[in-house]
Amino acid sequence: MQISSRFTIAVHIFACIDTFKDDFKITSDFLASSVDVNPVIIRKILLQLKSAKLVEVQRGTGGTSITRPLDKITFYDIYHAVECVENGELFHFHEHPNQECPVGRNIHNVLDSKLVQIQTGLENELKKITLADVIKDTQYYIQKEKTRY
Amino acid sequence: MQISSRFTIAVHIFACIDTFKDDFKITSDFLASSVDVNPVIIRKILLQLKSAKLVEVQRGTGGTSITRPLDKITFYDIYHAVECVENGELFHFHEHPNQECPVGRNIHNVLDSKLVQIQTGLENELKKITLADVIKDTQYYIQKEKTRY
DNA sequence: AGAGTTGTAATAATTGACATTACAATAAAG
DNA sequence: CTTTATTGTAATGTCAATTATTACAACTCT
Repeated sequence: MQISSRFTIAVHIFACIDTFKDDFKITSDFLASSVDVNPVIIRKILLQLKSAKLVEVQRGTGGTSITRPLDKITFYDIYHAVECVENGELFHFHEHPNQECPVGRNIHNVLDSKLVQIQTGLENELKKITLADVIKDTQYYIQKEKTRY
Repeated sequence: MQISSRFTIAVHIFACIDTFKDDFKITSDFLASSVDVNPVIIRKILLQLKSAKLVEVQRGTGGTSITRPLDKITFYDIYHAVECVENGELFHFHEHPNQECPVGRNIHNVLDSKLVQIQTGLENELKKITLADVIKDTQYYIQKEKTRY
């Protein structure tokens, strides 16, 4: 099972907000057009990002802005905000290993810490990347398009 | 979205095979009882592990064995064998970012390498853990139960 | 030949993802 | 204060993946 596209959509949203903040009002329709999903999907993701205090959304009048400096928002913050995994657990453990079996009743003892270790490996990488990295690269690629002659 | 329980089930299967190989014939029914899932689920996972040449399964007569030394089978081998993610890609990318939008047409340029870096973080942790670690701990916990007095 | 087991297909229930329509609540602007 | 644009949210639908389950042909040993 893959991690929900909510994550890449959320990063895309941040890239749009920062790139277009001076030229357009950032509405859910505007974002939906760039990402190419339904505006309601965008609004739900924005609600999650708002709950995590990563963005502010103006009700009624519309408009979205980022609440923190870009280098203070990591991929982990976003990943966490859009709830890509249940209960924060990356791995789905089979529910009822047989307690009558020596292996079945100890499999959690054996595996749990190892699964945490693996999940931490993922999360550490997520923490290394910030929106500042995303915006820097976005601007680079947009600039590169303009200098094509 | 969580990683399918096929992964933890597969590890559980290996722990059972090694623990009970001298005392029982390892059939899909035997494994299904310890894991507490349907025997057909076990057989499908065994087929995937067989395709990856991690186990051998005796048709007709029944019985399953591990093909390699335990320290030569990593969690990554198992994870890969049971196809926990589509096309080997951990992240589901939104399908059609708008090519008319400067951000939309560059979001892949910006994100792809970062997503690979994160996925590699996960896979590196998976590669660090082997079945030898699992069996060592399993035997420790089973032994610990016996010495309770 | 009989018994036990695997490989495999078919079917179903459940869940999450994402799409879509609709509309009340909100806030600015005329 | 009404109009207008937009957000928040509910309701509904479609699709795909997971897991369960039944059934049975193919296989291998006794």
